[in-house]
Amino acid sequence: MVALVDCNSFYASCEAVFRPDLKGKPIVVLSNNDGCVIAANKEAKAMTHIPMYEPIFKIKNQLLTNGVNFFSSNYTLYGEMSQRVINILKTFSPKVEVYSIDESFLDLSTVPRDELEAHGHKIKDTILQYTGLPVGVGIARTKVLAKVANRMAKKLPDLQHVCVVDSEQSEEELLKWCTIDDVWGIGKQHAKRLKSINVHDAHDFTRLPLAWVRKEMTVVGERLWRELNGEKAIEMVMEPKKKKGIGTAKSFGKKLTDLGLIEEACAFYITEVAEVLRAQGTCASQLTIFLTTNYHSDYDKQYANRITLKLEVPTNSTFILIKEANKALRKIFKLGYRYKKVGVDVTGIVPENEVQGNLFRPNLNSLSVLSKTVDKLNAKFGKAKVRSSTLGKRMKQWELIKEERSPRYTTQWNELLTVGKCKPKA
DNA sequence: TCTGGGGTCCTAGGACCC
DNA sequence: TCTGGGGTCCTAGGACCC
Repeated sequence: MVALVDCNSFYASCEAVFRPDLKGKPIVVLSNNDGCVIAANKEAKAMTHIPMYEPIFKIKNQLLTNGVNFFSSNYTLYGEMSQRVINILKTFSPKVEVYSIDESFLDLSTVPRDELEAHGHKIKDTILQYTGLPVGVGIARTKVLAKVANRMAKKLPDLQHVCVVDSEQSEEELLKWCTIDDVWGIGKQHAKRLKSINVHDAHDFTRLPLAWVRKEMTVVGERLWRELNGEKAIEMVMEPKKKKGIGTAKSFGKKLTDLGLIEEACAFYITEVAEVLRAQGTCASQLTIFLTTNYHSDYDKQYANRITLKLEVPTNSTFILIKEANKALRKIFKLGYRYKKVGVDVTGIVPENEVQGNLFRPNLNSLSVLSKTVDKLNAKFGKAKVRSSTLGKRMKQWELIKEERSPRYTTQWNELLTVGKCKPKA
């Protein structure tokens, strides 16, 4: 049997942990740049219909009149809380697959059948006690079934957030309960298609001929079909895979027209990406830069372009990557537009120790020593304390807007929660 | 005025190899 | 008349996930 453990309204719940004064009150968390709503706790969902991913300016008044509390995204906090949950999960199963920041699969094949439910409750209660975060647990024969069971655990109050599906009969009930758009792996397009041929719930889907599913939904659909029919088709993945591409692209706090500022932002993102490359001991052989105006805007002239270049020798040096990025950026930058976003992506990722130099460009070890030293200094003294001069000092002119960010309670000494004073200010 | 960011996997088709 | 067969690698586009 497999369990899926999922934190409820994860980001909103993380904020609530450190603000006991907000217990029982509606909370929403906003995307980068405070652009739209990406998480809402059950109180916020209950009091008013909050469309997820709606731009906040359209619904701000509605939320304010309902007394909803806003937070900007605080990924430092969420990442660290996530790690705490994972550490606890690892005490409940030797095989844990971390699927996302707030979801993990657990292999429960060693737990006796009649103890599954108690085990599920133990997991839930322990996480709540140790971290303050509420979770739901779904347990079933396959990952996809566990995912559906988890959904049911959340939706049916009687289940107390733990749903075990361990008989043919309960599996059939589960499948009939789950509408087709709620199946993991079936998105908008497939759901529309399936409904048009009268497939409305997961049970209908399992009754389709496999050949049809394979033909129309590729091998991905086939795996889903098998898993929903109780056959294991998606393995647990314990080791986090090395990334195939690393990218970062963030909207500017305000529109930019000046190449210099865009270069700064770009260099900043390169710095982040290169740090990830070095942290996992890899180099990139290709670099993509893209630039775009605000495609939502009706007044602005629109322009978007991207360029990919091969690096002569794969590298993870911030300095080389910035130099190349600037060359690339100059090729696609055009004067006269109000730019919204610049992004960088590195691909063709190879292990650092397999990089081959060539006759004219030997592998530049000295630069990698320099980069690693910079990493160490920044780890100690703070992000971007030592940096390429390209980054300049004008961050304020392009950096993300995060007006409502909560303190980084768990990672910064000067932002620790003060007991007895429940409203710390960042 | 204001609309997120970071990923994965699969397939088809083209270019190329022996 | 009749023009092979078995591969790899790369890219773009589609669909999906949190």
